[in-house]
Amino acid sequence: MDFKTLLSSWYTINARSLPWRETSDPYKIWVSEVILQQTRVAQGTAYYHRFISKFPTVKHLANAHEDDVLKVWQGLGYYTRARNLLAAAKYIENELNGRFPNTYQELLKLKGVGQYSAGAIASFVFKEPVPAIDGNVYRIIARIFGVFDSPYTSQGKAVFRKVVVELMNKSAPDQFNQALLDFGALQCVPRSPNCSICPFVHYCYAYKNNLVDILPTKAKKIKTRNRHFTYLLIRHGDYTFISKRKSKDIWKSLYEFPLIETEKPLAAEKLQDDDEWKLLLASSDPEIVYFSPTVKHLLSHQVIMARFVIVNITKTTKGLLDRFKKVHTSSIDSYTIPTLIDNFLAAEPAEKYFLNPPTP
DNA sequence: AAAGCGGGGAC
DNA sequence: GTCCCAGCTTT
Repeated sequence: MDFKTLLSSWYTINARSLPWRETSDPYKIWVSEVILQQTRVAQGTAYYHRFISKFPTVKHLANAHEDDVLKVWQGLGYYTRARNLLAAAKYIENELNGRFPNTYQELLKLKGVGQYSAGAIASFVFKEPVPAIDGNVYRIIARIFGVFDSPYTSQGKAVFRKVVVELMNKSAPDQFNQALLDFGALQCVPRSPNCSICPFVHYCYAYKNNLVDILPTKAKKIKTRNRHFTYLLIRHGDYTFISKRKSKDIWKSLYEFPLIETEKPLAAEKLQDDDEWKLLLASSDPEIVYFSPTVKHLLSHQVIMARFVIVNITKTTKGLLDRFKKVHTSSIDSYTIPTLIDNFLAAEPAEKYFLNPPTP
């Protein structure tokens, strides 16, 4: 039997039941694909339900505010995805008169939709015979057919694409592409796959040559950057101060407390010597009520060493008012904040000293 | 071509 | 700790 026939037989028995497979609405499929970029199904599913519930159609999304879209996205990461979804929804409503793009080439014009996602939407919804090649597919093809090219270079990608196009069942591209994804997620998994029950075991190049752990060729290790954050959780009566991250950096468009970033850890004794501290708080009559231990927050390519300082002040300052938004402490919940901050606010010290401090 | 962008789960 | 997830955009 040929590849697509064996794959189809496997899929008939093993297909996953996923919420976005219950619909043929291109909008919902699109949302699911963007949510699932570099994100496991198990992590993305709850976000999919919430997103669709909050923004049921492309029109609802196009009319939304960026902060509301980001709030639904809070905790999922890669926040540019949410901003791109909104921008693309506006583009569909305003430039395309609400008509959802229905070809691979037109889908590619949506912000945040690249080759994989365009292929997925085009094939799943519009049955266009184009491949949808993600990490699962690179792994399957590299192993079964012994492709040593790197999935991380454009030349390598082209090799995989050619192989998949030739293998493809062009009369059922939706089933074929979905079957590959499930096969990669369930059977041909990254580590220690159970090859004894694999339908391709007899002609899998990697299995025969004991290269299952070698293929696909691995990505280069990324070097991580260490950063030191000190967040100032200021209490001025029932108010605190926050700002929206604007620069091209992590957490763009999310809110955070006043931040002192230093090259090295900022010692508690040195805090009040820091220029930024002086600028914001010197004339505020500050009283430090809590200084947290260091929290290590891991990102793909950065290690954030963070501390949280809870400070009571009796007077506001020009430095604070110029650069920060004064908000009710109890309203922090309505802003989109990084998981690092969310975690701290959910812990006991924040509850005790910041959110519900003792009333004097 | 390479770097930047989150967070979490499995081992 | 390491790997990598239904990747994309910018440099």
